[in-house]
Amino acid sequence: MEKIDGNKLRGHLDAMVLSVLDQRDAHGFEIMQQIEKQGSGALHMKEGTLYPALYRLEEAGLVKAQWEDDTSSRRGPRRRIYHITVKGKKELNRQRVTWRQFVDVVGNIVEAPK
Amino acid sequence: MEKIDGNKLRGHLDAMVLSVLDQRDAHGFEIMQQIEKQGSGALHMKEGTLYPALYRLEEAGLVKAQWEDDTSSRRGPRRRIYHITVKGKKELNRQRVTWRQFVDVVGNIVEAPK
DNA sequence: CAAGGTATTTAGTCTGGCATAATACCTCCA
DNA sequence: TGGAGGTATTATGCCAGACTAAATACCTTG
Repeated sequence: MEKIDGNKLRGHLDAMVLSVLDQRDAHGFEIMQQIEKQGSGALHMKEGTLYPALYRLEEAGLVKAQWEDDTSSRRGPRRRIYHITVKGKKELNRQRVTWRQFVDVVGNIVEAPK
Repeated sequence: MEKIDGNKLRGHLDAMVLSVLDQRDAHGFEIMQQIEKQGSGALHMKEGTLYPALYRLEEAGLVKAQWEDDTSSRRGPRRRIYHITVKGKKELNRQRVTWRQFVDVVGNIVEAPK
């Protein structure tokens, strides 16, 4: 499947991240993989895109992050586990409404018959 | 109805303009009005957005423009009438496929149940 | 001739997704 | 013992394109 142009994702990424975190807590790398996976191969989320988005969401109080207790003998560096807040859930609900409206309105124009 | 954030429109505007022109030839101002109208009031297309987009489309050979013969006694300045080209129609078809894919893929993530 | 709706052009700003690279941690294996 | 490779985060700077804003111009009406 063809990759979706990044420009088209502008403004929709926050909703995607919140939705993934609404399913379960996750660290950055995991969110990236989850989005790629659920995106049927049409999305290629990169670090430079995801992490700044997470910082924005944290700044806005929509998610909280905490460093994982690194007692385990997992390989790799410590991870920041992200968790959606109550405020974040409310925002996600709003974003979902907005998403449906967007699809409706833009779809109505793009798909307009002659 | 709440206005859709301009960021969300990035990358989708060309398809909207082409689709409007696929319905009938129109001048810039008319396209703006048409999009606002078909957008159920949720879109507020402004000149600074539309005209540069039209120049890009013309540059790319997707639309052709010609100055209206101003024989009539209409009020206002001369208008540039835009017309979709064969290349533009092909592009519109591609964009429609892309649009459906976008809605599918992003919707699948944004609307994902817990 | 000023006011107001129509129509286009242009200049400049800003958001946010992208590419790239640096850093670091851990395991495995030569 | 060190380098290859997968995991994970941080930081820098680029750039497309939608936005705001204002200038210009045309025609009608009061």
